[in-house]
Amino acid sequence: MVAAAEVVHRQGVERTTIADIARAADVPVGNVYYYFKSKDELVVAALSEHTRQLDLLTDRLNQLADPRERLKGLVEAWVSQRDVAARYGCPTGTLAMELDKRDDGGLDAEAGKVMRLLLDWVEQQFRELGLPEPDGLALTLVGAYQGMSLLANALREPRVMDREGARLLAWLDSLEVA
Amino acid sequence: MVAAAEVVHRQGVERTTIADIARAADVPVGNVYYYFKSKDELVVAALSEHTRQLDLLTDRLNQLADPRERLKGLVEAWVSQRDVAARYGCPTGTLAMELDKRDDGGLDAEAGKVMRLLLDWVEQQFRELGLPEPDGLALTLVGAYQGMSLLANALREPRVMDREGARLLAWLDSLEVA
DNA sequence: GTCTATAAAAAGATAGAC
DNA sequence: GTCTATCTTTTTATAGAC
Repeated sequence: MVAAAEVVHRQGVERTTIADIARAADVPVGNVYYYFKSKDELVVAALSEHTRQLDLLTDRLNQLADPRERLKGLVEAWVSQRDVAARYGCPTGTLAMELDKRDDGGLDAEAGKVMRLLLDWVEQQFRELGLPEPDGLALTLVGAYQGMSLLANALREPRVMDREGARLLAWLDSLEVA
Repeated sequence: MVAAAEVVHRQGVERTTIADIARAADVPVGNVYYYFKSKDELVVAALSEHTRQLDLLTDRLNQLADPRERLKGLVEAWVSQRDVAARYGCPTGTLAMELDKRDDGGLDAEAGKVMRLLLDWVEQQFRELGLPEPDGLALTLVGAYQGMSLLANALREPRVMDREGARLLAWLDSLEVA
């Protein structure tokens, strides 16, 4: 399953065939359909895998006492993934974009939920810092991450992540608590 | 051709069949292959269409005397497209993401070039304003646009574009010239 | 140049042996 | 539960009449 999520991230949903998944998991094609009734079910599973990864990260960051340090830890986690982001984009962002193009019944909304999960966690940190409009700040921070990932990917330039990451860290430090 | 680019934007490259294009242009399928040797050629043409649209916009903005006003005009143009952005994402950004997933010979690099075109124009405006690190500022502005488009799309929430657009306008106003 | 019909390939899905 | 073989559908692409 972890392997499947990685292949989907690399190749995209539409270009990933069941045969690709089978090869990655080192099982025959027919076997895949024993675990997943359809390709759509497999995509849902890949999405769950991203949710799980996000939960692991936020659980780890929640150990930190200062909300500001949690947010800075988040940015550092993003930057540490600069090479994979430059090569394949943000996993959640690329998946959300692709699922949006599908006319299947509500699978696209599922991707939005993962993004919401991230936004909500970030908003909570800003709220704990006592800053005004924590939801707006969350949009700005997560939006900046999605944007820098896309640019790093389009330009094939991992350093975009370093540069924008440093700017975000400085920005977080500059915010005055109430 | 304009119709083709729109369909590709709405459905994505992979999910757009030649039949879809033919229907949009109101011609039979076989006809499409008279104008484009392959689907890849058609994608290249769609990309050129985006470049053309970008040229039209920057030409118009170049009429403005003040570089800062040009940049604000750019942001306003983005926000004015909020509904289409919330529904289908930024045309250039979504296309760049999708083409990146393909292993075709260098088609993905073409998408990067369109993004570069936009970044270069924005950087030039910051440069004319006499601001330090105009390339970094361009990354921040264009990245913010890509990010807000992706979030508006993932959340199906056009108001994200209004909110972040207003923030970007205020940011542009706040930058002190040398 | 335009259209219809059809070939060729790829991918999703299933049947059934083991 | 696992694997092979195969069916079905979809889509790209072409051949050839008009």
